Amino acid sequence: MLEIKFVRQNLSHVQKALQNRGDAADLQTFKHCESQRRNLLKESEALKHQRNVASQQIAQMKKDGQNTDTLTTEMRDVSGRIKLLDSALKKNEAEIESILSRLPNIPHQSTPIGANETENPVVKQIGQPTKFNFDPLPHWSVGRQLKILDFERAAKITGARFPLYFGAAARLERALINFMLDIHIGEHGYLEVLPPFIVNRQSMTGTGQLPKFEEDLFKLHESDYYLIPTAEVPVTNIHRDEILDENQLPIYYTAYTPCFRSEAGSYGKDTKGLIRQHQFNKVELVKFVKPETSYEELEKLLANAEEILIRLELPYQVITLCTGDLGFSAAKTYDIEVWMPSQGRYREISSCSNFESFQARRANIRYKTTGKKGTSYVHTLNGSGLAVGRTVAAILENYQQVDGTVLIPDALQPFMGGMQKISDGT
RNA sequence: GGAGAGAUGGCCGAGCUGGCUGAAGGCGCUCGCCUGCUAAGCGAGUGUGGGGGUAACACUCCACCGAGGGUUCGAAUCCCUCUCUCUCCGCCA
Repeated sequence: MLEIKFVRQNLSHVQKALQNRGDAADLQTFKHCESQRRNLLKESEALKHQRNVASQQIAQMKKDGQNTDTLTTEMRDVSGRIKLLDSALKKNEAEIESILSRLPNIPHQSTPIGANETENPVVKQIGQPTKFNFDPLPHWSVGRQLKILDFERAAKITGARFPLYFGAAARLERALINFMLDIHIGEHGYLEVLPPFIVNRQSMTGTGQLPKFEEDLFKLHESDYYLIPTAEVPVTNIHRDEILDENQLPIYYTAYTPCFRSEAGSYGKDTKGLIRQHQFNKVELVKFVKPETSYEELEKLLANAEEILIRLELPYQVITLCTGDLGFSAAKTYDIEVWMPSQGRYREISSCSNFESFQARRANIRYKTTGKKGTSYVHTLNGSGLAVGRTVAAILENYQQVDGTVLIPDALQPFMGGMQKISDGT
């Protein structure tokens, strides 16, 4: 959420920034509501002051044994008017809140201006696309032949877009989770967190999924609970409504969680395989930092996520999302894309973003500097480190052999009980 | 699921027979004094959000004692609803 004062004082700047995103915001309504709010507030507060003074007076008069009927009657009217003004104010503030909570973040100056995903510049490419002396199969075929992935039965159990792993694939998924977490906690300084996988509405609002993106979420029947679409939600909300101490920062958390997404509107896209599922596993990285360090921290976060791909020896590239492709809450985002041989192109496997104070304002996460008056909002960042299902897909594709077996990356073998190759379903 | 207790400032903890209580007292923290060192001691200060005001301070007003509503001239204090926590019983991975 953008700050009300900031929007008021920088109306045209905000308008322009949102246009770059392709978001036509109705800031005229905001402007009108906002000035109305201040008028109502002024009037109501003046009356409350009057009432406070009179109440003191009544107390004193009663003590002195005087009759207070006149003043009491007068104040009854004043209270009535306050009630009316306050209810108008409440309606007014709800409208402002509704407008503000639907405004996306303002892109950082280093975010390239562009219309859509075709205009995302490539920052770097690491490794060469894997070479094969045969036609590489898509990972779902590799998985089916090895009897380690079974999408048909998953569809029977639940429905389309759910995964069912057996044997070496199940173990590979679990090994990757441990591999990623161990690196992040052991080498990158993150604290491991195992959060709830179901959160309430407030948490979803805090990180920006609500109110605008309700249709992307799974909501639990007749409750205020939602399945998390990413660990970002529960982990960022750990510090909701808290005032942190300056010397607690920066805070680094990493969490493994399953993620649940309705994928509304993506029918027909990536219908096969592990790329786009309603349920997938992810190891997430989340940071709470001081504003002046947040862009430096974004680069480090990106490097932490890249490290996983480097160790797995998977070819990848990094792109910067342009304004037209940037997510709602982010000011700047890097996507890491891994090489998928069967598709002959790079596919997203991680998304690393700086939200600046956008989420912190929504979730009310502040910090206090010792010796300084007041509080400031922290900057929050997060990134996948990495999406596990897509990593499995990438390994199955990039490490497949002509005989249908799949080699296991060296770095991962210790996490697979020393297994070097997947050659059957066990 | 049944019965009961509770939710107050960074923390602990009074107030809860309505009115000088934004909130006693303590701890912590900050600054100053004192002091061979450390500790102790002494003094002052120390919440958040919003409106007005200012170049910026100052200053001033309003709100906030789990959340929302009600009663009242006036509510941390009385009433209702909700949320959460704790204790006991039952059930259970």
